[in-house]
Amino acid sequence: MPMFNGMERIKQGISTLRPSEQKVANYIINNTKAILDMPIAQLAKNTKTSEATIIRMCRSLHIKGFRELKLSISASANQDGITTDRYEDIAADASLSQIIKFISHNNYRSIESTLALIDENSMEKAISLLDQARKIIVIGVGASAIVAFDFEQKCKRINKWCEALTDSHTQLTSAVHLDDRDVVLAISYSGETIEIIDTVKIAKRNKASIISLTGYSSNKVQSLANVNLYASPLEKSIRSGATASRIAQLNIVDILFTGLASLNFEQSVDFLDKTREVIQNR
Amino acid sequence: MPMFNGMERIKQGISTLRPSEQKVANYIINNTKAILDMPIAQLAKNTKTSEATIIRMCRSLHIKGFRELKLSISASANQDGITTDRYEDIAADASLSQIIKFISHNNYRSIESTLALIDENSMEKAISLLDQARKIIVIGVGASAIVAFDFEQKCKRINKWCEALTDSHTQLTSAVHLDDRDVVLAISYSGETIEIIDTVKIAKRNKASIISLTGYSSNKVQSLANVNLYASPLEKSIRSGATASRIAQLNIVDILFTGLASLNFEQSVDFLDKTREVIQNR
DNA sequence: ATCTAAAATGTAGCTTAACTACATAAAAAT
DNA sequence: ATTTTTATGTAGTTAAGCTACATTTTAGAT
Repeated sequence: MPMFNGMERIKQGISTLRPSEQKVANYIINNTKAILDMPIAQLAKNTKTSEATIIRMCRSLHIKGFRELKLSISASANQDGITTDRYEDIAADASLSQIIKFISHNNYRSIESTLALIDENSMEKAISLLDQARKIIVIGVGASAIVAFDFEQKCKRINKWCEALTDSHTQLTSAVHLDDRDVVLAISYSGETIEIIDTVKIAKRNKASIISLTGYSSNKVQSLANVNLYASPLEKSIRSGATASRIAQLNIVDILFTGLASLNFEQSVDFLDKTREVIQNR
Repeated sequence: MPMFNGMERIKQGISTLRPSEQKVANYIINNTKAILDMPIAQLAKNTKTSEATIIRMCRSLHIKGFRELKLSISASANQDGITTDRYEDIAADASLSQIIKFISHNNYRSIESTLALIDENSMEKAISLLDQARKIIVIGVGASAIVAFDFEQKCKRINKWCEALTDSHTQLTSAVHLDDRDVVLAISYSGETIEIIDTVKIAKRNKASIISLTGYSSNKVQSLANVNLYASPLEKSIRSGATASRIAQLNIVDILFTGLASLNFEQSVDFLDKTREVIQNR
């Protein structure tokens, strides 16, 4: 199944592409409709690159090939508007109401644009892995640690064995005890966090399944995983320090959890009601 | 240039098609998404017709060929994104794509509706309190603990003394040492969390300032605080267990932080750049 | 019923487009 | 300066879409 927001993917991913791939991406952005009935050879010629480069660009954007790229572009070609406006970084003299709008908009956009990156097949596979898992290890550091804790908390509510590990030593030592019945959910915005990579490698060696949740780019963690999930960066604001990616990651985690819970709907509802009762008014 | 309403064309034109072409058209109507990555040979097989028939069907619908048919179907297959219609709680038999939409919509709405609850004066006052604070204590348990940690992390990046305390003992013992130069940020969705109330009472006795971040209701924590902030509940889904309130709270925390940082813009930017550098590629 | 003409459908082979594997060139790291 | 890694291109393979023609089916006329 192809994905449905090709242009969104291109715009989001363009900065992570190789130079010549970027040439292609820019050409597509500027000639969106023309692409649709252009053979790959022609596009290669027009962008002074090669067919192979175009295919590689597709892969970098996590799209199977040129055919699928076209389909996904076609799907987004007539529903533009929402996604085109880009917010600049916050100004030095921003008023409070500007800040409120800016931050809220950013957070809200990060959910919206993450939606475009969701591949239902991967999501399905991830949920099924989690469901079958004896034990789930969630690893993340820094901002991602928060997301890891969140998932752990949720799992506890439905009586699923899940441990959030947020410092590198604990991660490593726990990874040693994993086996093929276990699943690792590796959360890293950059996908290049050394601690996470090391832990994932060990887990992999022990035959545990790996689910990655990273930014939308080709990255190390993603390449090591069995299933890849992405949360939109939109991390425009170096200055704000407000990590919108974290909101997007939480959104994904919510989906994973809800999907997981719905596989055993009756029991989950029961568990959730019980746990809710216990923490009532707290 | 392909057209953008493939399904529409098929539905409108189906009655004028030859019998075997109609078989194909019906199949497409019933398996729209599957068509997109199905080769023409497979479709011919599935419909017990031939490749030539499919091509002829395309021509009958005034579409150049099978390639273009797919593009036009793709363009019309995805007319639904995050829609505005109200979502009820999630059903037992919800499909994955329903779950994805439901959760994303919920999270995104929680930001939107929290925006309506923001009182700029209170926000201004809260930011100013935080700015003047010698030390900030952030308290929360359960889902709110995550928000507390998030704020702590952010403060560390701009070198602001801030401690997130998420278990009741630590909260109580730390509250004892507060004085009038300190600020407590109390996060509780219900506003009735006993541990939080107790801690806030002690902090108040010690003349620390209290900022509450609770659901939008009259509640104990709020009544004890100097400044009240609210995060929209929208906790429609007892069952989902997905706490949208948490996203709304994070949004408020982002605003607080950005407001705080912008009061000392130059220095904050400098600090943020430095801390960002240090954690580069992690 | 039988034959003929027209319409509908299928088969097989051709053409073109997409993709793969390998080779070369450029850039980084040692 | 040398090796290793990364980026890009070339040429050949595979597979998909399409065309031309053959066959079958249908309908109307005798």
